[in-house]
Amino acid sequence: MPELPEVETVRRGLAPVMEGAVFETVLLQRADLRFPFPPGFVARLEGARVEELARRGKYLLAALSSGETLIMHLGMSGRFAIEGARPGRFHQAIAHHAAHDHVVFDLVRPGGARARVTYNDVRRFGFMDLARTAERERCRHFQGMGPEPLGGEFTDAYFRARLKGRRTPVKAALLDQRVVAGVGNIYACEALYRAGVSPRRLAASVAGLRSDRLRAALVETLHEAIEAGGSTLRDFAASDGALGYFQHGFRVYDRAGDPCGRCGADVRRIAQAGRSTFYCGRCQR
DNA sequence: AGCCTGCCCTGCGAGC
DNA sequence: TGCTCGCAGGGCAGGC
Repeated sequence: MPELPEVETVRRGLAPVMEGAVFETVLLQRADLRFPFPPGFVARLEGARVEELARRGKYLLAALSSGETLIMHLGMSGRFAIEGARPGRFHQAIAHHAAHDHVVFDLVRPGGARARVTYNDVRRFGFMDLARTAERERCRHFQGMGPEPLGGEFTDAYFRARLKGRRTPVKAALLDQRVVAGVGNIYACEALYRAGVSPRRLAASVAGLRSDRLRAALVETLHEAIEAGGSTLRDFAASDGALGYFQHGFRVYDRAGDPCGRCGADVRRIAQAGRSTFYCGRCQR
């Protein structure tokens, strides 16, 4: 699931619990997720304090007092659950874990309150890594990664330049993390729909004002999704502390056969580069 | 270099 | 009811 808006929502949910807290105990239920945990993973975390919880693209970054950063990627099915954010809900003594709970962080908050953050990942496409904070932008995960779509570097001029000359469908360009960070299949579809641009159009032919329109549509789509995530977060935090999935009103994603909200034509599903694309063949040109 | 396919893993819903 | 098949929001290796 997690594209930029979902990862940002997870970050906002975890930050109040993790920032300022110290890793007291880290429990790994297995030696790897998608990749092996790095050498000494547990020892390098235990005793370190989380200075800041940030996000880059679809990655969560916990900057630690040790000078390292804990890098976390949720893959397709990764999620976090929080226990003990409020008094009286946390009982460390009983270590019963749900299926696919792979990592358990037991944290001590400033003032001594404890909290537990559990990482669950059914498909294990997620992973965790450690890098020196000073060099983390140059580590293998972020080498060559494009700008944040909601940051100042993602300008009309930049986007025009990156689409120029590309002989690939524009949807593939949106999914390419080197062009822009954090966009996945859902929001690529939604942004193209919002902009009225066909996903099948070659990136090179998305130029000038059409490129600007797509860039603006992408930014608006992501902003709206983050806002929707924020409201979902309040609901989740009020119930069981689970963070991760949320769905809100997609206009075309997973709506094949439904009428387009603008023109009434059927939303279509096609395959591009091995994954589903949803779009309106009448309004998107 | 750029682009495409296949693969990692488990669960679920559709169809028979 | 129970089986099989296809598909799932990500990223990477390996091929052309």
